[in-house]
Amino acid sequence: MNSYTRLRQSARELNQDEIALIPWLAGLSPPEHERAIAALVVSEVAPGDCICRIGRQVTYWFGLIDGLLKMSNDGSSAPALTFTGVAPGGWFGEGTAIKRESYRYNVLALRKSRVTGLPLETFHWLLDNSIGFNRFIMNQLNERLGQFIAAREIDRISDPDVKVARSLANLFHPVLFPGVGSVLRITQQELAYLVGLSRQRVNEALSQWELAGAIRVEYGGLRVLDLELLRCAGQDRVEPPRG
DNA sequence: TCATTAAATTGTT
DNA sequence: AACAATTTAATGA
Repeated sequence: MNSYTRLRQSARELNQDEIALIPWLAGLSPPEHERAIAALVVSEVAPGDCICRIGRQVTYWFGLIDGLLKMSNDGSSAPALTFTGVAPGGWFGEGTAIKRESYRYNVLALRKSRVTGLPLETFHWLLDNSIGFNRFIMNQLNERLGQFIAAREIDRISDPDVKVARSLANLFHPVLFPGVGSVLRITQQELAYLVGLSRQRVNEALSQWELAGAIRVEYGGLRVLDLELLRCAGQDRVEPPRG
């Protein structure tokens, strides 16, 4: 069928809007830019699909174009622990890619997503040749360190309202996930999977934060009105709306 | 373009 | 976990 062919082609190519969403391209020289674009591959993944599995050898540095992913440990031995979500515009696996190791975590799709990958060979070529690229990676590693520390703290939080708020703040991280504007397309079910709470509890938490003026709940997603309120939730002065 | 129907998502118990 | 209410997406005239 030619509709199948069209679908395949559109799935394999990036349009201009999507290319503009790749944050590290901006710091590249024209020849570097050209080489990077030529090397990028795109694929569609279905909900539940694994982008990378623990122990698998790394072949690409991955970026999320559209959709929603989550990074977690293996649920087989220990209880499943979600590290963090990956929102559009986010790139991950650079640490593993640099060391040419195998993955220490799973990344799977929470819904139908478009993922793009930079082959390891090109990744290392850019590391060896592009100062702009190195600058981006360095910043990325630094930001991610902060994010993982935050994730650790979130795990210890007992108050579900606060937990939801902090997880949301992480997803709206402007440096790690530049593709997320003021609206994040995420269903309450997906958010529940991400933070490890029931959907109805997440629903209640979202209602509370809407009441507090931090977010606006919309169908199939939500809009952030006050990111600082979410980020500082549970800290000294700022009380969750519940009290 | 509009009306109808199915599917997805939400709000509640 | 189950239910009804609401919103979106799909379909066909």
